[in-house]
Amino acid sequence: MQDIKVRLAPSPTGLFHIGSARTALFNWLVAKKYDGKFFVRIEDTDKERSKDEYMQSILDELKWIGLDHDDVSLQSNNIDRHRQVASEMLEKGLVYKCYLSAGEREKMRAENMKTGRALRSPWRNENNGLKIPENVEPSIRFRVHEGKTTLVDAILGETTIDNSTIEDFIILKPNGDPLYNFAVVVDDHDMEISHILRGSDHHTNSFKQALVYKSLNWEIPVLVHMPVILADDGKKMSKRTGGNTIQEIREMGILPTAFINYIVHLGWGYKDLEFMSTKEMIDLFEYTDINVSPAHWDGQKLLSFNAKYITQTDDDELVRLIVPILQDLLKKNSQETLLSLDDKLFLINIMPLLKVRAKTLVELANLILFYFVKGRLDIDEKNMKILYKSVKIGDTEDTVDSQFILKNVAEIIRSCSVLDEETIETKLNEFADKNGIKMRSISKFIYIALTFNEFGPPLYALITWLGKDRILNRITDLITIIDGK
RNA sequence: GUCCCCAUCGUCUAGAUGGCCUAGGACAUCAGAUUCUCAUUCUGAAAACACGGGUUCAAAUCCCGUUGGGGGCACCA
Repeated sequence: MQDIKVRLAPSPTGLFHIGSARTALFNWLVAKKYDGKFFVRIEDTDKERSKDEYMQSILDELKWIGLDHDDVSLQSNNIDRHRQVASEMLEKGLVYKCYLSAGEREKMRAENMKTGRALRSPWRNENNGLKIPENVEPSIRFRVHEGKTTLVDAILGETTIDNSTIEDFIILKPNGDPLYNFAVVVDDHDMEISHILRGSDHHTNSFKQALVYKSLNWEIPVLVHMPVILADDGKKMSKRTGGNTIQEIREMGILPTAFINYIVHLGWGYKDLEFMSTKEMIDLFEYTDINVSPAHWDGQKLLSFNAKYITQTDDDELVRLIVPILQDLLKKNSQETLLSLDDKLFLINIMPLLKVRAKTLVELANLILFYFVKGRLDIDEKNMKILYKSVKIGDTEDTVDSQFILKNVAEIIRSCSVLDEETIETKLNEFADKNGIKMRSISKFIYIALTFNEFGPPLYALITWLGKDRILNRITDLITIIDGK
């Protein structure tokens, strides 16, 4: 097989998003599988919309999802080369100078809409009888000839369109800046790109590009147009629709491995295999196996992948990942943000009890936030209501209230000489039996007192973590809150 | 509007050369079991070949049409 060279060619006009990430992944897989090269070429020729911060986002997020590349280049560095090729094309008559004004252009396009034919500038003919306007620089348009153009695509197969539907597209703006359909061809050719994997939203562009390749007698790389990813509303996911940047994915607390594993299945699958390592992906992936039809984004499934990956991640690694999140949460709650070495060791110890309960790293951090809080966290309305519901005693009509239970629990905790799980379990159950109250009726109040939520990590373990003083403080604190209402 | 593409459970998908498909897996949903809460885990249920014509002994798989969906149609990429 020839040398495999693939590239990701994002424009730095927005934060790196899901669609680009999958394109990057599929390109990367091809490069790795065939021991080829994976290039990143930032398509920054649109100076108006390109921003450095977006370029940084592309590079940062690629790193975060673990896709290493061989080289990064800026398309704007090749502008001289683009102009040179353009002038050669001008000499050969492949392109022409067009002085069409914006108004004239729009008018023509409106008419073309009706006939279904694409724009042909009057300036394409030498003897047009038109007078070159003064002080106006021309744009350079590609001369599309009559006929049909056929594209061979690894996924879409052979497609043909009539050239009358391809307009005489501009390759160079009046200021000399190259435009996408031209620059991309020159750069891909110069970089000896062997395979172009990109979203099928580029499919019709490929016809224009094919014309450029042919006019220059250049070889067209293998085209691989993968299906677009559709959002919940069934429309294409794009930078414009929002809510789908990798930054957001990362900030949600999604693991990059889980993310990659999820998106590899957007348009591709291997038998019944759901979870696979990147090594397996590289082995099993074939770009010819990519599906034709578009895939819908399913955030729920991403979450389930993430939950699975969290349970499989080492405890110390998870602690490393949630510490910054935890510090952030503490800061938001006006708490001290410093976590000691002991705190971290403690987290590693209890992580097995925590990680099965979280779908994201943020959820994971929130699960243990109560432990690091000095005073207390806000108790939401739903949980406040629980505190005011009386509890039935056995089969009788008699009831007790939350204060009664909390006061007794406090007494029990105080009376324990040692706080170990067994003692707590025995004593709490004794109390429950004696009063004819279900254990759950007791535990929900303890949870609210200690974790500020109606549920949490296993109760008896939880009590041993917090220790006598903090438990008693939190219970008495909660009782005052109840009394105060 | 026009050009191009597509069509398997709600969603992601498996389904080479038509027979092994009374269509498999996963997420979500529902029910049950396990469990000190919440989870996890386990078991089970419901859930799809868009429709209509062909071709064939045989079609989810091939052909045509209809309908539906998506993408493109820039001095953006």
